[in-house]
Amino acid sequence: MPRPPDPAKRRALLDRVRAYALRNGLTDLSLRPLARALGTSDRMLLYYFGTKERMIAEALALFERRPLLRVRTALETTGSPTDPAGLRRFMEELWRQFGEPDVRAALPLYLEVMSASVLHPDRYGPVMRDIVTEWTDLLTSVFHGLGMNRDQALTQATVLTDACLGLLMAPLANGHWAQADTAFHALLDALEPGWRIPESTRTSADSTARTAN
Amino acid sequence: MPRPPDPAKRRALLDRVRAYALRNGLTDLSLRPLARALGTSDRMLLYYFGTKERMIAEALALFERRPLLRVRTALETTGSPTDPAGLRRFMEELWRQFGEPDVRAALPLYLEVMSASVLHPDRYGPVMRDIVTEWTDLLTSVFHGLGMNRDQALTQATVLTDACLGLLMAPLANGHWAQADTAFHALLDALEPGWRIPESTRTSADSTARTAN
DNA sequence: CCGTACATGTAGCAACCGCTACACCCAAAT
DNA sequence: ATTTGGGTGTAGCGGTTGCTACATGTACGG
Repeated sequence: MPRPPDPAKRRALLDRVRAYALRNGLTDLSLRPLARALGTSDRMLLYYFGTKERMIAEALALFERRPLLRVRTALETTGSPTDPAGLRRFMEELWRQFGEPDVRAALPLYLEVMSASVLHPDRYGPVMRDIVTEWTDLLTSVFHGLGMNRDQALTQATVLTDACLGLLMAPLANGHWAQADTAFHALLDALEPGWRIPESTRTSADSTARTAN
Repeated sequence: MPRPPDPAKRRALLDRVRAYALRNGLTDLSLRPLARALGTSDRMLLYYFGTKERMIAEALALFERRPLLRVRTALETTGSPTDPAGLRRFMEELWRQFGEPDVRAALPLYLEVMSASVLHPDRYGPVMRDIVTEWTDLLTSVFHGLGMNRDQALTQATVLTDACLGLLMAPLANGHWAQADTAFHALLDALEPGWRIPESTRTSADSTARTAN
């Protein structure tokens, strides 16, 4: 099965595969119903992608190429977070994007990949690990830019990343999106004061007469 | 398939089924390999449980009957949380229990059930929803006992529950347990001040001249 | 000593799985 | 006019799935 030279149809087909996986999940996905829903045959899917596993891998890679969240847009609208208030605006913009129907509809698939990554680390392990690591790294550099040292920045970034992960996963279980939304802002209320003071190495009593506002 | 009257063997078999599911997951679980690993035949599993679905349901119900976390023990060792410090001790005891090998080994299964509950809400939906709701309710009543009103208590409980959920799930993806451990305590550092003040209705500009230290 | 009920092994069913062999269509190149 | 090669349909392979029919073993009460 050499790679057939038709990138256009291949890409179009892959897009529809991605959409199908988004609606129907990965675990119950089988070639024949998928092909039927796409108006083709399983034969064609294998002709284009060679293997079910490769097809799924390419469909998932499509998410990396065109990510769910538009971080660039968030950075443009809120500005690069150089202070706690900016970081908060940045996070709130990201959370708003998570509330969009398209993004929210993709969350079950991410949960599924996360579950699969534990069961089959060789196949799906890197996918989820890269996502978590990517966000943690991004936020770590942001906190580092706010004046924290590496360890403090990593810790704060982990708190923020993992807490948001939980706030996104829990509503998938109980459906309480509004409750999670309120909790998200309450979380920011609680965390933001901890972002304000770099306290490089706390030299005993620093009076912090920083009257910023 | 009338219920066979042998509760002893049935229970013993079910225990081993639970252990197998704990090690090998639910999605790839099929009767014949399971029976082979247990030294029986698929015929016997169906004889005792009638159906694969019922067998899995009973194995999962075993977790509800004998829960992972010993909340009673936590309440005894740390005391019922009647103040923020007590709540913090309670949460730290629970987190310590989550670090135990047995409990940690069960987390992938919970992640799997959580993923399955989105895909098959009729079958697995209530399981995960009940777990999240149970913790949220418990913590809501705790926060209510701390002086918050219902809404505030619910919000704080959601923050705590969901954030801890994320802190437990993320290491399953990237393996950074120690990092999550540090982040958990940092999260408590950030949240605990918010537990101290009931602040019934926040009156706009609060100067927060709180000179705690 | 036998009958009956619980327990278990063997064989197999129908459906589905990923995947492949093979023939065919048709447009473009030779 | 014929060859070539990308696209496609059909049929089927070997395997696994949950589940069942049937026969047999075994232990115990009559």
